[in-house]
Amino acid sequence: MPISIKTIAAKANVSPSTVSRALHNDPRISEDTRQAVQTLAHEMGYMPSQVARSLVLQRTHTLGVVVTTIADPYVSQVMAGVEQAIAADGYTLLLATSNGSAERELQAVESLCQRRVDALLVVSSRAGDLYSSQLHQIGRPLVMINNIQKVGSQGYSVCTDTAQGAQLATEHLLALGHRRIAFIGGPPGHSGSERRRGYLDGLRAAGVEPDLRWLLPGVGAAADGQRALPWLLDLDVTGVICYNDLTALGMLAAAREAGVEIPGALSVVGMDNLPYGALSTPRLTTVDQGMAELGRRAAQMAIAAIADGAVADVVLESRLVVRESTAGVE
Amino acid sequence: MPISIKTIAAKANVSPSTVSRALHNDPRISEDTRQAVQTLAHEMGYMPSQVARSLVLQRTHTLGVVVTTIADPYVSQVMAGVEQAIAADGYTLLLATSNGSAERELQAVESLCQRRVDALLVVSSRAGDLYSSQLHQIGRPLVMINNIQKVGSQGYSVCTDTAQGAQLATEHLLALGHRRIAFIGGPPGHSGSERRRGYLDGLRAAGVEPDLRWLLPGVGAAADGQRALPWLLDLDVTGVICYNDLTALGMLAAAREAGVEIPGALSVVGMDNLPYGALSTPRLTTVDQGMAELGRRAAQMAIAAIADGAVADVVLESRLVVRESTAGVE
DNA sequence: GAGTGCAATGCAAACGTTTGCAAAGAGATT
DNA sequence: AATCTCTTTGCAAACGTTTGCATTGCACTC
Repeated sequence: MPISIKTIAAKANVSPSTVSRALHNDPRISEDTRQAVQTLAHEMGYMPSQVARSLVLQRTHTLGVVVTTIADPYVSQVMAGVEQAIAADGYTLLLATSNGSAERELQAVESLCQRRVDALLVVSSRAGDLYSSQLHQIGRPLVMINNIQKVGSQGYSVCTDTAQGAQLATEHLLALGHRRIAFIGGPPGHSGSERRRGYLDGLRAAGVEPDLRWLLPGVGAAADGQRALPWLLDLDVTGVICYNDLTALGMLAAAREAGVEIPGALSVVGMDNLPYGALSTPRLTTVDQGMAELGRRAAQMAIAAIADGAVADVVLESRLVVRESTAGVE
Repeated sequence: MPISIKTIAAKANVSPSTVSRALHNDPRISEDTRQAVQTLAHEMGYMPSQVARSLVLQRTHTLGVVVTTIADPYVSQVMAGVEQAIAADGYTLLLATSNGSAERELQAVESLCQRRVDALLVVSSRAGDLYSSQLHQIGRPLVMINNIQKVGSQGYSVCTDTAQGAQLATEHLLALGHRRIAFIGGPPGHSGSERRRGYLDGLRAAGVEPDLRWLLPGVGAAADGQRALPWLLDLDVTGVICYNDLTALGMLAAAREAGVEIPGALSVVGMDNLPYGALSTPRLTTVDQGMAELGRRAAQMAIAAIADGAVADVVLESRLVVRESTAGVE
């Protein structure tokens, strides 16, 4: 039973409405009563109930965020960006996780909607087109982060041009003289196909016809990199582009254990630019996806959309970060 | 203007209360009307307002979590544990960040309280004893994660015994024959002093009198490890314990650049057991702090405390994880 | 045929706010 | 002295639920 506006009203011998107005510095309230009410509220340790406010104002000042899991470093980098952007505006985050399941993602969205978040952010959606049917029911701005499929009218999108990023990586290896370049893929239906496309485009643009065996499977885990290494050696490739940094780091670890010199025997480039890439051995060449920026822009878009509407989708450029895991072919 | 219980009531020619009961499968409602109401609600895409429910039930089914930043891998591991634990109970997380500032931490707590979270989790608090004054106003269970200072009556605590962890690390190095062992510290007022104590105790228990110069400063960043390396070489130590894995990874990277063999010339052990420690070169020997378990336990405690009360504080044991960055002294 | 019991439903208050409108006083103007 | 204006305050409805209690209707029972 926390103390309410009525308790204060009773103690101050005024009506609840007066208390409300006094606390909001409504000019219609006399200086005296305002002072009295405010000090009283402070003394009694009054904490306004945002849930009651939300009910009448029909605004919760809350952003709902759906992620696969916060343990994913990609996700937490994005979240950091979101946090930065909303800090000033007094919004708070309501977090829900899907564990990568489309079904649970939809549940999460529903749960957040019931809690009447002012807008929704979905990172790396697994449900994609399933939204089109639900979206009109959601009735609040939805910003997809790192999602390829375009969603209906109310869905906005901010993502990185990962195809371009993968192409950048490919061109980097090509420029170093590599011709036999493999690609380790990621989870299906994701930016994985985009990245693969960029890789293939990059190769073809340079007149290199890709060998289908160069396309290795993966789900974006470190183990994929470890598993892929023997194949790579068999295929006699000199460079490899990994779906993400985690896969690349796994490959680095496997290579060291197998005694494969990197970048001497094999050049590897990751994607994402996680903080740890700068600390690996050798330091990882990668493609920055601007995760924090992604989060920031998404949050800004959401807030803008809440305020009035009209916001435009964003596609960020990827940026090549050359470090030590790539070198010219001998 | 989302559709409400009243809209349905009007359409079904019943009162709002009947709709409410029908949706909750109240046995007093006839099978017919229940069916009618439920299908109608479904057709109209009804989404119950949790904010209205919260207001009358005085329960939000929400846990507030205060962290320094989600970008911190320690934090996100803990959060992952929290998420696991609450998934089943239908709780949702309200997230707030402090950026490591005590003032902003208190603000965050207040914000979450105004939003009437059912319980509060605070990870690696920077405000510590400042709570004692506020706690009675908070009026909801508070669980501190990874915090040393004990807070007042309503404050619970779950943490890892980091002193024991540091001692474990020290004993590990001693057992390998090391005698000159350095320690790189962490941010002040934190488990840093605990860890240092464990280190010192470990040394003294083995009859090794620590040299004060072996105590190097740091704030838990990778740069601290890099910066410390030259000092270490000057001091002629053969082993070093780092405040956390990040510092240790920084040291590994610096060592490679400086041509210092690890563990040949220097054994290094980290603390935390971040996922990346398993991928570093060499793979990092470290002390697991059970972050996910920490999060899980904290969430369970919070939920138990909401339900009735009586929960006991938890202190987890640290666990040594021996990998490749430590070796016997030659 | 009046009373009893039961099943199904509705009324209204409550949760803690905000806010349009009315009311009450106090001066100031005629 | 009556009216007007202005400042300060209060009333009451609204937001979308839940829930104790009252009401209704109906089939039984005596």
